[in-house]
Formats: sequence, structure tokens, C-alpha cells
Amino acid sequence: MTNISNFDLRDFTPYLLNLAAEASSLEFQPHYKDKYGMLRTEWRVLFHLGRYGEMTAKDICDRARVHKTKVSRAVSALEKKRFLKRTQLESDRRHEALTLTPAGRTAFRDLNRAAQAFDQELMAQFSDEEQAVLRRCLARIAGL
Amino acid sequence: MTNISNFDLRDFTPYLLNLAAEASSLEFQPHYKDKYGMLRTEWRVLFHLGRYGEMTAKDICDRARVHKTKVSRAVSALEKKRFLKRTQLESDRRHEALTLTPAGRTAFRDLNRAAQAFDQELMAQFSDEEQAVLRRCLARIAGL
DNA sequence: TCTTGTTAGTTACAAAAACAACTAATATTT
DNA sequence: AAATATTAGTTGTTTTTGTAACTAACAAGA
Repeated sequence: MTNISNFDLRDFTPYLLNLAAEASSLEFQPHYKDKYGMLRTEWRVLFHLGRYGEMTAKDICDRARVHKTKVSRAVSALEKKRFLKRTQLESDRRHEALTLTPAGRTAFRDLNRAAQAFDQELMAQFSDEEQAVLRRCLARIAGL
Repeated sequence: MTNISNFDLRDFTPYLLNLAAEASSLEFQPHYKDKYGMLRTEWRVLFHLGRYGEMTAKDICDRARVHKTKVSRAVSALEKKRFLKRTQLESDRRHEALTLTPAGRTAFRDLNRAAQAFDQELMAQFSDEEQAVLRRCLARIAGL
């Protein structure tokens, strides 16, 4: 009558994914939070501008899969920290082009390096094949 | 001078993990949210009580890796919905034993079934070996 | 016994996220 | 051209989370 099956939360992939995501995010967080006072969305926005150069907020929303209100607030925060500047576009004054300042580029280079190193160390515990499988499965589940 | 490397956010495992976790969680969410008005933590607490029987809040914190304040609020919410009841323990009055009500057990059975089905369908797109690798990697990253 | 320390759980307040309503600029339709 | 619809982005309000301080019960040492 107790109806206890053998299915455990640890067998539930979304749960496992959340644990792994939280654990790894928390471990990397100090790099952008403690050192630059950034939130995760700010770091993602900074990353996109550093990686791809000038973009609009909308471009970032689409590429980074972040909601526009979060991007809007992240852009304001990064602007206040003088990591980026906005320029209204002549062609369509609804858009504004976002570009990193020298300080923003420096922060990007630093964080980009840290992220690559972090990822390498995280993945070092797995074989090349395991890494490939992991990435492929995650991308698939994420709908990429 | 533009210093653009080839490292993409999609190559950054924590980012990928977050996307996958968000996507899969969002897809399952309607089961507990729309149908029972539960939050994710509530569903996790309910799951533990349904799966393992009587437990204290502390037990759930440890097993589910959820902070005690979140568990505390989830327990209150589940109590208000009449899905569980508390009983102060004679042996140590700091503890309270949590048990599901009949309604709680019914909800658990339903959600447990849904979760298993959801997981099966999610994993069906991968081979047995891929599934094994994925689970192993995630568990490792999550520190389980 | 009387501190002092530890543990379980709650509560209050601050930070962040989610959601909806809004403005301003441009496109489209009539 | 006037009305309507879209689009980019912001702002305001409500939920939810995170953090820290708190209470109550028990434990242990002086």
C-alpha cells in the first residue's frame, strides 16, 4: 500500500542537470562576481560583445537566450560600470549599438581566459569521447 | 587588436549545463505547477516524502541538496495545500516528522509517474551508452 | 548548575527573477 | 495620410530566492 517505486530523483535527468548546472556555475561565479561585481547575465552580455563585437540588445537576447528585460538591466549595469557604451543607430533609432570600452575589453579578456581554463579543468576528468558525448547530449537537450 | 578567440559560450560547459537544465525543467514544470500549483522545491520535497516515507526537514535538506529556508517554506506551502502533516517528535522536540496526507500521496503517485515517463522520453533520443555517459558525467560534476 | 555551543527550524530583509504594462520608432494596411 | 500593427527597449510590480539574524530545544563542559 505504500507504493514506493525504485525511481529516485537522481534518476530524473532534469534534476541531475540542475544539480550539475548549479554546482559548476557556483564554482565559476567568483570570477565575475567577486572580481568585477557582475551578475551572471552581465557576464554573458559582456562575453557576447567581447566575442562577437558590436551588437544590439536584441541580437544578444537571441544569441544568449536571455529575456530582453534581463538584458536591458544588464546593459544598464555594465554601462554604469563603464564596461560598454551605447550608440543610437541612424538607420533605425530604435536600435542601439553596444560596444565594449577598453575597460570592458580588458575584463572580457580576463574572464574569457578564466572561462577557458575553468572548462578545461572541469572536462579534464573525462575522456575525449565522454566529453564529446556530454556536449552532444547537452546541446540536444538545450535545443541548440 | 580585436582579440577575438574561437572560444564560444556554447563551448563553456556551465553555460551549456544551464541551458539544458532550464529547457528540461521548463518542459516538466507544467506537471507540478499548472496541475497542483507547486513550486519546484515543493515538488522535490513532496517527492522525497513520497519516495522515502516519513522524514524530517533536515533529512530532506541533506538528501535533496536544498537550503533549509527553502525547505521550510516549501513545507509550509505543502501543509497549506494539505499535502503533508507535521508531528513533533517526543524524543527531540526540535525535530518534526513530515508525512504525506492521502492527497499528498495521490499527487506524488501522479507526479512520480509523469516524471518517469518524461525522463524516458527525454532519454529515448540517446543510445544506452550515451545515456550512461551522460548520467555519469552529470553526477560527477554535481558532486554526487 | 551555569555558561557555552550546537542543531532544527522560522522569520525578516535584501537581491534577483518573472511578468506585464508601457514608450518610442518604424512598418504596414486601408 | 491616418489608423493599426510590430519591434526595440524600458520601467514598474509581483514572486521567488538568498542571506543573515533569530528562537527554541538539546548537549556538553566548567
